[in-house]
Order: sequence, then structure tokens, then C-alpha cells
Amino acid sequence: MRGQVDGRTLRAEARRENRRSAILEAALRTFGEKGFHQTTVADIIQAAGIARGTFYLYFEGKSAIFLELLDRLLVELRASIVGVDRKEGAPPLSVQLDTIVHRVLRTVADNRLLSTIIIREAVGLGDEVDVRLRLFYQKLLRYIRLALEEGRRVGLLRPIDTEVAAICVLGSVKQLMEQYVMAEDDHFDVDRAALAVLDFNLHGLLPSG
Amino acid sequence: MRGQVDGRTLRAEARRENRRSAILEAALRTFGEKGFHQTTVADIIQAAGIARGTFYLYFEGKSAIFLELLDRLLVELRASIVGVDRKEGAPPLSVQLDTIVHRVLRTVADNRLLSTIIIREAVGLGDEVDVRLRLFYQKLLRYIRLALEEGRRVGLLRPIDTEVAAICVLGSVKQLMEQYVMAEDDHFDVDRAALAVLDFNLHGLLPSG
Amino acid sequence: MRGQVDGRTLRAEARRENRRSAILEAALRTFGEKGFHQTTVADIIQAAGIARGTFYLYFEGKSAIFLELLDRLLVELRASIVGVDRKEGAPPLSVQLDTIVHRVLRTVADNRLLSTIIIREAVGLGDEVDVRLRLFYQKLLRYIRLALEEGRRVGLLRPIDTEVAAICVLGSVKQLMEQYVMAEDDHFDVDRAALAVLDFNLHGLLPSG
Amino acid sequence: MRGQVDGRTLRAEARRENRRSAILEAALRTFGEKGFHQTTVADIIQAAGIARGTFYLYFEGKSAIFLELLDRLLVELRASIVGVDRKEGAPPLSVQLDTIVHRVLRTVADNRLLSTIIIREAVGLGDEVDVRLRLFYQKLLRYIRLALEEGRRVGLLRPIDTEVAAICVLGSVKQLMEQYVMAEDDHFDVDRAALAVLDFNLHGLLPSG
DNA sequence: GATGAATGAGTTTTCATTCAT
DNA sequence: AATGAATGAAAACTCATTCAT
Repeated sequence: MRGQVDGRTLRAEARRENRRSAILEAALRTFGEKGFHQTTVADIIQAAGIARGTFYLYFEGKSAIFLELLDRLLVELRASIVGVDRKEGAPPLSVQLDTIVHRVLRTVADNRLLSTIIIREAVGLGDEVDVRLRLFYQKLLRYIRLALEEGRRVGLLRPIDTEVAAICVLGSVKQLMEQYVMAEDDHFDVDRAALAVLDFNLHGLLPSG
Repeated sequence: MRGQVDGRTLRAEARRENRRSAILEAALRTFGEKGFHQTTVADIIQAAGIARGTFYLYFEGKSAIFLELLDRLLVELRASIVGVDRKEGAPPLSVQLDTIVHRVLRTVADNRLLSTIIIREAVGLGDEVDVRLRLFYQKLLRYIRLALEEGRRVGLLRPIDTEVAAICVLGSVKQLMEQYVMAEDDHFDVDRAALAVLDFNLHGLLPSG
Repeated sequence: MRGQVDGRTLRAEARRENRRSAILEAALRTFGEKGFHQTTVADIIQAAGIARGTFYLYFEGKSAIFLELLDRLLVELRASIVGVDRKEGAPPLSVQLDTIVHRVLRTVADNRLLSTIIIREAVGLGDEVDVRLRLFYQKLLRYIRLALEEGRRVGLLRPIDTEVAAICVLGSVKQLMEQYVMAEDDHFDVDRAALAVLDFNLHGLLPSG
Repeated sequence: MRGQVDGRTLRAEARRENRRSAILEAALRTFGEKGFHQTTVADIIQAAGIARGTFYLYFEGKSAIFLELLDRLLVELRASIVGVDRKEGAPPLSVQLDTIVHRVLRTVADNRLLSTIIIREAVGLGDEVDVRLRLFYQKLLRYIRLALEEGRRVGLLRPIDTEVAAICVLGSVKQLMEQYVMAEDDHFDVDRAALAVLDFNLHGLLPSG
């Protein structure tokens, strides 16, 4: 009987997870289409095909589900930029940066809806969300800055204001992401863009020399 | 007697304008502090020290007053970037760009509260505001791209993807603005930042050659 | 000097009366066009070309000015139905009723706008107005009933339920007025209508005998 | 289990309908007591003992709930006047008219509160309501006129201005209804009144011959 | 007297969240 | 677990009336 109960429990839990995912998915679609503030719980439950009360069985509320979606994206983005290896024998920083930019843009491309939200609706979504996003970007900036400083130390980079440079790197990639998610037509060439943004970041506008 | 009437009328109009400005000012403060969505008309009238109805005497509503604040900033920003002179004898593009970056950052510095809002709460502020902002950035991007193409033509710039480069230029400046308005402490050195961001945009990260 | 003062006072009073009339006129037009509830004080002062405060120098408020307009019409209507003469030698009741119906319809025709209002917006205009109108119709009904009873007494009328008959008389005339003021085209023949309504009231629908 | 679900659903639906009716009932009471314009949604929900939001769960707003009440009455009134039969062998028009007047007054008596409103506050209840009422009376008038014309053709009625006569018939019945709903004491004898109004409409005031 | 800016009570409406079934 | 009816706290907006100039 215990086995049976376990089976039941397992199946129940699986169903629960499925449903949870379905709601998350529906919320993602709705947030992506209408934006956080224009989206009502009614929209989400309609898209998910569930009852009002059911929504609150799975999530604490509108902010909570948004926060969860946000966290998922941030985790993916974070994953796409870890891996800079400053040990000897590792690929040169330029290659690593190239990889990172590629990965980040890929992640954005793969999570277009979600990316739209965090890029466009930076704040005003409730204190918790605001804090989460701010922290993410803060960490990201520090990470980039440390990478740049390391590059400076090993003589790979020219003497620059690493703080401002980090800001510029972040800004240029973010803006590219924004243009990408904003583009109504789908023929945005991610690879070309990644190459170009890297080229820009590495060499600037002027002819070298 | 007519003179007196004129005097009265003038004074009345002056008072009216003052009031209007005071409300705009109060709204600006409130939007800056709480963000667009967190701000209610009640907040604004409280900050302005006026009655409910008075607000609607001067503005159509929350969106309208925000739109007006936005337009003011956009006009100033626009003004800070006009003036690129491609005629012979004009200063080189690099100098002009330098001037522009300086001016833009100055404008942002001078309108910190307002800048905060349009940078942080990019969209979801009502259809009209959204459209206005989107258009502004669109025009800005095209403007930058044209300037870069001109630079290419006259051989000032190296061969670059001007579309992506324009995005990068815009993004780096925007991100700098964001860091600036976000910085809680006031010791953000605008001039240093302007120089650094220009240096980055012009020469990139790598040593030349 | 007293003479001069009197002259001034007189002229001032004349001016005051003129203005008062002008406002009443403007209010009449506006009420007639939009109805009592849709009409705002703003509408009236705009139509009158006066300032907000000025309105309150002449009238206590929106209800008060409406009440005054109402009273004017009621006085005229009342005047158009006095004069039923039950003394010997007077014209027969039938003729007198004919005269009354004619006069009433004429009064309505001459005060079309105002009539529209009291016919269409019977109540809900504030307690005072409601009471005034109710009283008017009550008195009117009693008046008609007494006339009918007198007619009965002198054998002019057949045995009828005078209370209900009075109601019917009032109702038929009121409905005629309503159709009249509602008619968009202006070719409503008052005289023909007066004759027909009298004919109906006196002889009914069936052939006599 | 499905049966149980159906049972639940049915019960839920029944409860929902009950609630709806209860709100309509409360609104009817409130409109009847205070009139349309004096009634606020707050009044209705208080009378119904429900929360603010609940009201909007069942009705779009004040106008919508009034419109529904109005439609119910108009349907009943309409039903009370269909059935005039002009085929051979049918009861004479006089009898049919008698039936109609009886039925109409009964309907009014059975819907006293609602009747009060549409009779007293004829217009200014919102465009849609106004149009609905105007159309209703228009149709009613045409209907009466056609009936009278038919009566003329078959020689049942004397030569009359059928248009004005229709107006008079409608007016006399409406005024009777008004007196009825206005009467504070309840001893208004509907049957007597119906007879008297018919007598008046058919034979008029004067002795026949 | 005239003006029109200022007032604020009063209404409508929305929507995230709760809770009985 | 699931449901969806019920809730009520906000929030926006209107407009008759007052009052300082």
C-alpha cells in the first residue's frame, strides 16, 4: 500500500509540476505580450486555462510569478557568462569574451519573451523585483570590470578606465539585446551582431594607429 | 484703467504659470522618488500642496503631466545632440562627438530625476509615452548611424558595421547615464566619464596595432 | 448728487436685470438642448459668456436657476388656463375648454425649450423642483376635476368618473405637448391638434348614439 | 462523480441567478425610492448587502442594471398589449381595447416601483435608456394608431384624427399610470380606473347625441 | 461687481487576493 | 486540489460652489 501511495504521490507531484510549468509558460507569454503592468491575473489564468484560485495554489501572486520568471532568465544569463578562465593555458580573454557575447545573445534569443520584459521594464515592478534586477546588473558590472582589470594586468588591454569601460560593454550588449527583442521582423542576425559588437568593443570606431 | 487690467491679467497669468511649474516640479520629484507606476495623482497633489481638482485644472491626468515632463527632457536631449557639422572647415567628427557626449551627460545631470524615469522605466507608461520614447530612440539611432556612415565615407572611421556600432554607441552612453542616475552618492564625475566613454567608443579595449 | 446716484443706481439695476435675463436665456437654451442633468454650470456660463463667479452673483446655483425657469413656465401655463367662467351668461364650458386647450398649446409652442424640460424631465431634479412640479400638476388636476364636476352639475356633461376623466384630459394634452416638443420637424399644426384633441376629449372614439 | 459535479454546477448556477435577482431587486427598490439620478452604485450595493466589486461582477454599471430592469418592464408591457385580433369572429375592438387597458394597468400595478421610474424620469437616464424608451413609445403610438385606423375602416369608430387620437389614448393611460404610481395611499382601484378611462376614451365627455 | 482659480466631496471602476464549496 | 464568487482597498476623475484679487 505504501508503494501505491508513493506511486500516487509521485504521479500527483508530476502533475503538480506540469501544471506549475504550464502556468509559468502562460504567464511568460502574457507578460511578454502586454508587459508587467498591463497584465492582470485574469489574463494569466485565462491563458493558462485555470481557475482564479488555482493560480494562488501555485504562486503567491502576480509579483511572485514574475519574480520566478525573472530569476530563471537571470540564472541562464549568469550561466552564459561564467567560465572566464584566468588561469594559464586558458583561451585568451578576447576569445572568452567572444564566447560570452555569443552565449548571452543566444540566451536572449532563446528567451526572447522573457528578455523583452527585463530589458524593457527595468523597474517599477515592485521593490523585490527592482532589487533583484539592480543586484544582477551590479554583479554583472563588477564581473565585467574585474575581467577588464585582469586584462589590463596581463597587458592584454590598453590603459582604460575599467569602470567606465565595463559600463560601456554592458550598455552596448544590452542595447543590442533591446534592438533585437524590439525588432518586429525575425531576421535579426545574432551571429553577425555578436561579431560586430565584439569588434566594436575591442577596436572602437577609429582606425588603429 | 486698461493698463491696470493688463497688469492684473499679466500678474494672473504669471501666477498661473508659476502654479503650473510648481505642479510639474512636484510631479517630477514624486515620479523621481517613487517611479511612474507607484506615483498616484494623490501623491502629486500632496507634494504640490494643492487640491485634487486643481491638478485637473492644469493637466489632463497622470499620463499627460508625465508626457509633458518627458517632452521637456527629450527636447533638451535633442538640442544637446544637434549641431554635428559635416561641412568642410568644421571641427573633426571626433571633436563633435566629444562635444555631444559631454552635452548629453550634462543634460542628464541637469535633469537627473526625469532622466532616471525614462531610463529606468523604459516602457509601460501608457501608449502615448511609449510611442514617444520609442520614436525618440529610433530617431537617435538613425542619427548616430548616419553620422558614422559619414565618418566612414570621409575615411575617418575604420570599416565597421555602422548599424551595430550605432547601437553600441547609444547603449554605452545610455548605460553610463543609468549608472549615473542610479548612483546614490553624488560624486559621479561627469567630465571624466564623458572622456572615458568617448575613449572607449573611439579606441575600444585593445591596444591599437 | 442724490439724483445722480439714483440715475446711476437705476442704470446699474437695469444692467443687472439685463444680465440676469441673459443668463436665464442662456440657461434655458442649454437646459433645452442637453437636459438638466447633462447641463453643467460650465455650460451655462459659457453660453452666457460670463465668468463662473458671476453666475453665483445672480443665482444661488444650478437648481435655483432651473427652478426660476420652471416657475416662469408654470406661471404662463397657469395664466393660460385661468378664466373658466361658471357664471351665467359666460360662454359654454365647451367653448371655454376649447380656448384653454388652444392657449395651453400656444404657450407650449411659445416656450418650446422650457416645455421640453418640464415635460421630459419630470422629476429627479432635486426635491424642490420635484415638489414644485408635483404641486403644479396636482392643482391642475383638481382644477380640471372641479370644472368637470361643474359641467356635470349643469348637465353639460354625461355621467362620468370626473377624477379619472380629469386625469385623461390632462394626460391627452400632456402627451400632445410631448409629441409636439419632441417632433424634430417644425410642421406640427398646433391649431389642428388643438381641435382634434378637444374633439377626442368631448366625443371619444365611438360614433355617438 | 459526474452527477455530483453537475449537481454542484447546477446549484452554483442557481445561486448565481439568485444573487443576480437579489441585486436587481435591490436596485429596483433603490431606484424606486430615490430615483435614477439620486441613486448611486453605493446605494445599490448597500441595499443588496454586497461588496462593491460584486456588483460589477453581475452588471456593467448603473446604467446597465437600469437598462435591464427597464427591458423587463417593457417586455411585460409589450406582452400586455399584443393580441389585438382584427380577424373576423374576434371580439370587437372595444372589448379588446378594454382588455388591453386592464392588462397594462395590471402590469403597471405589478411593477409599481419600476413603472414609477420610467414614467417620472422619462429621459436623461443615459443615451441608451433614452433611445430605448423613445422607441418603445414610438412603436406603441404607431400600434395604437394602426388599431384606430382599422377601427375607422370597419366603421366601428367615428371619423377622427387617428394620429392625435392615438396620442390622446396613450396620454390618458400614461397619466393614469402616473397618478397611480404617485398615489401614496394604496387604495387606487385599478379596475374602476380601467373602466373609467375606457369609458372616457370611447365616449368622451359630452352626452351622446 | 466681476473674475476665474481653487476647492474637495462624491462617484465610478478595477483588480489582486481570499475563501467557502 | 480545484473552483470561481466575493471582497474591498485603491485610484482616477468630475463639478457645484467658494473666495481672494
